[in-house]
Amino acid sequence: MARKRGSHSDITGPKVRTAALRLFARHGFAAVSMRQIAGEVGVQAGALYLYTPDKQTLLFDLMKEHMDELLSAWDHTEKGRTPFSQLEAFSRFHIRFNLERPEAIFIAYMELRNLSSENFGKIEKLRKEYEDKLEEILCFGQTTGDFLVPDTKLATMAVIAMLTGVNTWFRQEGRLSRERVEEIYWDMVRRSVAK
Amino acid sequence: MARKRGSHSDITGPKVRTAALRLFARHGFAAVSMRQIAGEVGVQAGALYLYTPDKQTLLFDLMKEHMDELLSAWDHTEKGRTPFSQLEAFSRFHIRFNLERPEAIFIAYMELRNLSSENFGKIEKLRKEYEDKLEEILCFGQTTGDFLVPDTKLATMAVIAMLTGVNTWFRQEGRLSRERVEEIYWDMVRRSVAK
DNA sequence: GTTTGAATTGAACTAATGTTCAGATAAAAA
DNA sequence: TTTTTATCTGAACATTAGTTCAATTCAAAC
Repeated sequence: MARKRGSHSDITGPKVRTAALRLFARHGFAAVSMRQIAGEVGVQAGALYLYTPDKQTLLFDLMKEHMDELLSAWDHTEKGRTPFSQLEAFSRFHIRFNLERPEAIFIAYMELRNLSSENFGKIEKLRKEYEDKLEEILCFGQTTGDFLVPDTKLATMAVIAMLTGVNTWFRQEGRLSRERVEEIYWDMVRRSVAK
Repeated sequence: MARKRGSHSDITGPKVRTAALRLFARHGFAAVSMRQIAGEVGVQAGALYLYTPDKQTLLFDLMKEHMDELLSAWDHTEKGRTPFSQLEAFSRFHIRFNLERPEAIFIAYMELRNLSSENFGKIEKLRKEYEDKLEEILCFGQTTGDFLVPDTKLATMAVIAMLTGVNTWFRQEGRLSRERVEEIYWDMVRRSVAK
């Protein structure tokens, strides 16, 4: 039957995911109990099972949703036509997207081993898909002669690791604005691959 | 009383740490039970408490030992006199050291939140100490005019993140040798900070 | 062979875990 | 108002957790 306006499940479902995201990011998947999540939502533990078949699926859904959002957001980003403009777009996009959702990023990187191997495979496929977007840009620059990259796969991993690292230290109230950080990182990325 | 030759504690102690390291790296600290560790060692769970006061201290000891080893190994590394030779030494050292002990590295990055805040502080201090080694090199190159680094703190984090990322994808039997990976990464690091 | 003392067992304890479900509640439909 | 249906509670279940400790084993010292 279709959802009714104002029904509780319209509210509680998202609440569960938000609470789980927060707690998993803060304490780790294995260290968070269903009762803690329920407490955060303002409900008893049993009620969570109206919204997820089990704890692990709850984790998977959070990751899946995150990866889908990532790929979709990149698809809708203006990239320009040259290797340089595309690499700049990617660098800025990655930093911005990650800084906007630190909890989801944290989980996506740290809780992979808590997925069943089936679910792990699904997430890894999406991650690979995202990495391929960057690799394509590097290959593009290599063919135009703008970039000098001895190994595009390796350079892809290096650049993504560098950009992802921002989340480990950036603080909103810190010394540098997000815009400035984007600027400097883009400069380092460019120099590391430009001819 | 002094340790007797051949006494069990000479053997079991290290075994406990090795088993804990392996299991924590594979399944995560919170997901590993004392009984699992004991099983791996070939002993009952109670016996572990001859070698650690509790589970969390066991984790901390692993991390502490790792960080001490890291700093000591860097101190004993030949670095040369120029900014370039020192940065190359650091890049190669970091990759090599990390690839030699993937489990300890994994734990050192992933299980920080399972430490008490007191223990967390101690580990963070050591990590900062290590990062400072790299930052000093970048500052050195900046003053000699060899490097062009708009913000040394930020560049430090960027370079370390990039180098540490190797552990996430490198495989012994893979396409590239460790030597070749060192080569390429050092090249990217150099270009990202050289004038 | 006997004593000594460390190493280890195995059972026990309390607390907490993920999950289930019969029953209560409350809101929408009739 | 009555019926229906989604939502939620609260207790229960079977496991498992970290940790303790009296009792035992066992190897070295005498």
